[in-house]
Amino acid sequence: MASSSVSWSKKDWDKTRLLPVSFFSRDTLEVSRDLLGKILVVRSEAQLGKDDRIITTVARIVETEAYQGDDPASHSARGETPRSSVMFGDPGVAYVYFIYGMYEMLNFVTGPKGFPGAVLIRAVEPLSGEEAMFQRRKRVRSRLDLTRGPGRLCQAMGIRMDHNRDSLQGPRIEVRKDGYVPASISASPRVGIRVGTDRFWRFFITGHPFVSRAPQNAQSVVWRPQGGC
DNA sequence: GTAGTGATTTTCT
DNA sequence: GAAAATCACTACA
Repeated sequence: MASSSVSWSKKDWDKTRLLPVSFFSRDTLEVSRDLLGKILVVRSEAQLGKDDRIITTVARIVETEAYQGDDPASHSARGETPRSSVMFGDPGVAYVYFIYGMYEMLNFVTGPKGFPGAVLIRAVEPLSGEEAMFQRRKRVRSRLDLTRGPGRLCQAMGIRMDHNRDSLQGPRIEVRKDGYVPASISASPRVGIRVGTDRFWRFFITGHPFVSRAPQNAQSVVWRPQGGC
């Protein structure tokens, strides 16, 4: 089963490599699955009182959802609008939007330019910068509650509307890979939507403790990576 | 452990 | 004006 034990050091960082734009310019569903196990790096102001130093947080992606094209649950379903236009543009950039009056959501734009697609990052496991995550998340006591959920991980890593349209090649946001490949990946309907629930476009590392909710539908295991990605 | 509800603002109809 | 790719808090079992 997936492990949550973590020891992260400079040595581990040196083993990582930046994912190129070509990783994101592929089919949205493939990118969504291939992002599981990859590493998210965010450099953002501490946002702790008067402390505005830039802090780097690092986390491993364990849960994603795909949104694309005329899928009714996607922001692209009703055509290009000021908010959704970033989905129609270049792949390999961040799409950050604000919802419920409180929460930011982090997405990666995917697919060829002109085709609207994005992957929502729903949950990550902290690898580095955990102290800052606890401070940003204030009331949270449990490590699991730091980054289990799309709103939570944005709070923990300091992601705000300001990051919308940022390149995923850095300097503020990077997606990197190390040798890690999930042992097993599951799929289920997406969370928190009223339409498009027939599509199993939510992907997560099977059994990983940081996955945001227990999978409701049991028909889960659909895909096992061959490695190398 | 589960269920219900309020918070709060952007976006689009 | 209503809904929204959510979360934290409260009540209760």
